[in-house]
Amino acid sequence: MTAATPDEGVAVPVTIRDVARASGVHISTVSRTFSAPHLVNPETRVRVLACAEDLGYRPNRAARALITGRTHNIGLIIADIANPFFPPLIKAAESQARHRDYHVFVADTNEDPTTEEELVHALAKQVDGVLLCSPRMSNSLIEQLSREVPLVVVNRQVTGLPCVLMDVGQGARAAIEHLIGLGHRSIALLGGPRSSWTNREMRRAAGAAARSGGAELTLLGPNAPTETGGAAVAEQVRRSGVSAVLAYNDLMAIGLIEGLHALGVRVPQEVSVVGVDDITLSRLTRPKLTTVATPTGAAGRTAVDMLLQQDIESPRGARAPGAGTALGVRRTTAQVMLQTDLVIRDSTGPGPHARPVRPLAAPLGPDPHCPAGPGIPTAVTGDAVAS
Amino acid sequence: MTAATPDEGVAVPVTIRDVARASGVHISTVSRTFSAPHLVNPETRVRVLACAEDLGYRPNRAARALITGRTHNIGLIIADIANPFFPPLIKAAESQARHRDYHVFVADTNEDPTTEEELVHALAKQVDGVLLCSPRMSNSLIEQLSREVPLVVVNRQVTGLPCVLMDVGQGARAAIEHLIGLGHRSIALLGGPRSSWTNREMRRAAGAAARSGGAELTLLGPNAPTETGGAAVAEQVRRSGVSAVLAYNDLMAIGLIEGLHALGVRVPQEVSVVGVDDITLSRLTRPKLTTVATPTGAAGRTAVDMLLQQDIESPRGARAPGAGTALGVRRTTAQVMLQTDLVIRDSTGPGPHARPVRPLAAPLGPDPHCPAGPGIPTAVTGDAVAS
DNA sequence: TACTTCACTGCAAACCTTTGCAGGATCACT
DNA sequence: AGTGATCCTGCAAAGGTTTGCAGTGAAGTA
Repeated sequence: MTAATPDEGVAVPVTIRDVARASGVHISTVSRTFSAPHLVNPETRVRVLACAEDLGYRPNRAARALITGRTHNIGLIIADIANPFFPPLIKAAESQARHRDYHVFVADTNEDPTTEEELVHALAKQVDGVLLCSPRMSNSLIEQLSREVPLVVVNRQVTGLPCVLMDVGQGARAAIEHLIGLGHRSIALLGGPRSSWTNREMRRAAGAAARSGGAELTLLGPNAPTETGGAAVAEQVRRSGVSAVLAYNDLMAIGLIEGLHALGVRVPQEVSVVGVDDITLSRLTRPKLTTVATPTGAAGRTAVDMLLQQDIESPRGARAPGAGTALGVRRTTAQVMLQTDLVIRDSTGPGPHARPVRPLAAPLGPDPHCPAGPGIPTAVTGDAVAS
Repeated sequence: MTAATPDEGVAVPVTIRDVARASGVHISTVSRTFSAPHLVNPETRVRVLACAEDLGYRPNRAARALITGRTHNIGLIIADIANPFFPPLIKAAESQARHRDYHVFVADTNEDPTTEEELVHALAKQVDGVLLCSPRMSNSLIEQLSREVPLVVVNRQVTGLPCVLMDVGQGARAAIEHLIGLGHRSIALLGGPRSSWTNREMRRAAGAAARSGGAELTLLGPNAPTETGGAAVAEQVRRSGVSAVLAYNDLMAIGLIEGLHALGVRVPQEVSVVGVDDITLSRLTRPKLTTVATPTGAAGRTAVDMLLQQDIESPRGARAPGAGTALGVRRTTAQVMLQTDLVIRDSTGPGPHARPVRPLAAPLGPDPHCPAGPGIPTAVTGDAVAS
């Protein structure tokens, strides 16, 4: 049946030519059967498809890429795969890409801008585009690289480039308002990496929300966006005398809670803590973490879509016969902002200025494991909102 | 300097021909400069390299793949990227591959055997080999697929195929012995997916260890290898009356602890829990999890090495002019077993039969957050031990 | 019938690189 | 000077596919 001798270790490569021979047509007809089915007679088509199936033919993507200029691969550059924020994004992007018949190269930069740049270069020629997730490079470098290969940037705003953003500003505002509503007036913001767009955005929004709510916001940072980074500032948080903290991300928040716990500071009784990301972990720690849920899966899907859409417009390299440049709209520079949602769990509680409106607020016994917090988890929506 | 007009959005593809023209040599010389530098005059070489650098030339891997038959890509098929067990493996594999000038396609199967098979098929022609991590397919299917594309299997034993295994048997034994040493005589084993090699291996080793230690082992399962799966059996665990549990993995262990906590059962005072994997998370929960550390990073690296080594032997498809089959040793079928280590943290404590040798064992106050457990984390070794 | 249209298929060039072979130059040695 | 070896380079075929163009036959129109 197949061309391979049954017990041979290595499969014999079956090409378009074998299929053509088997089905008695020219190779170009076979080619069209796959890449332009409407151009071939239905009868012929089924015959060719049958032969192809029979022989186990699969188009050689390298050969196809060579002539079409499209590899059907996309690159996904991630700051740190081990950071639980990213796997859902990777998973969603991979799945979305696969449905569009694309494959995803995943590469990890270890949070290093230089590695990041090298990776884009290395990937440039063998992918149709690259997704840059939480890049640490400078804006100008990103722009420069975007001339080498189509880019979509996630978690960062680069003018002139398609970006997928999560509205952490809104999330930070909601978090601060939530804390103020609980009676906190002195709040700290644990900053993340300096070069992070998210970081700036949070600072801006949290600052505004605090001002308009009559609370004081203390900035602590920058810090490493990890559990260790969070634990390291616990002492500083205690000294600062704040009653609530908004952390750059969940890992830091969890680290901070650990650190505070080691110092004998109870969460949320003495200090409330809010994280960002809603990683799986945040549901598993004790107390369960109040956090700003970011739609990472939606971000991955959206980014893939934007990349592919942009690719479709410029079918090949610059080999248009006429003026190479005048191809009309070359890049869609749309920026998509995804909604975030505050998920209230157990790491936030009443602050010093809480109005004892209702006599509820059970004084929270010595066991912090079963706090009677409000705990109304808002649904996480990941709908894209084009801006 | 470069051939691209500066403000053009799309980079002009610069080929080997451009470099040849610029440096005044034939394209074959340029080719050799990159793929066989020792065959070209040093002077010529530097000139060519300079021109290439100048023009920003990068070899077209599709064209190269077309003629050499090697794509310099490898596929990495993962049961569930979101499972924190995998990211360190992915990270290590990607890094190792990159150092060998390979790129890694990552694909997620959602624990579905059918998707798994499809992915291998889809990847077969565009990679030089595939890493199968914790596959859920049948052995026979895996063997069959291995005829289509070189395979390395991780976390599973398939005769005739190169495998990277982690010695969970030894880990399970150590865990059971640890528990018996603490005075537990009635222990439950929370099983994972039925088709999992790890699962069978653990059952075998744990059973043997329990027998020889005079303890009774209750099997509970199979269960989903997730936090939810663990939480779901909490009630069952309580009813079974065991004083200690060894879970299939950390996620299940953590879920179980949560579930027990919800039932008012304290860990480790009433029930000790041991996990497997030592995911980052296990250090962050309270109580911190005692677990069998598996060298996932080493597994990723080793798997890549084994795949590449195997690839090197059979340089192309079966197109040797003579007898296609008699190519000598075709596949190395080495199986590598990596060591595991028991990391003792806070989720295990004295059992009903504990000998109060020393009066230590501080009666563990109402606050389970600061248990004075033994907590001597063994170093995680990831040395490969060929079998 | 003659002509046009249409649907389908074949032909051959092109994509970019690698590589076996052969030619040319240089050099050492006899 | 002749011989052979060595080193470097050029030539050209090959790899699997796509695609513009041309050709075929049949159907439709005048």
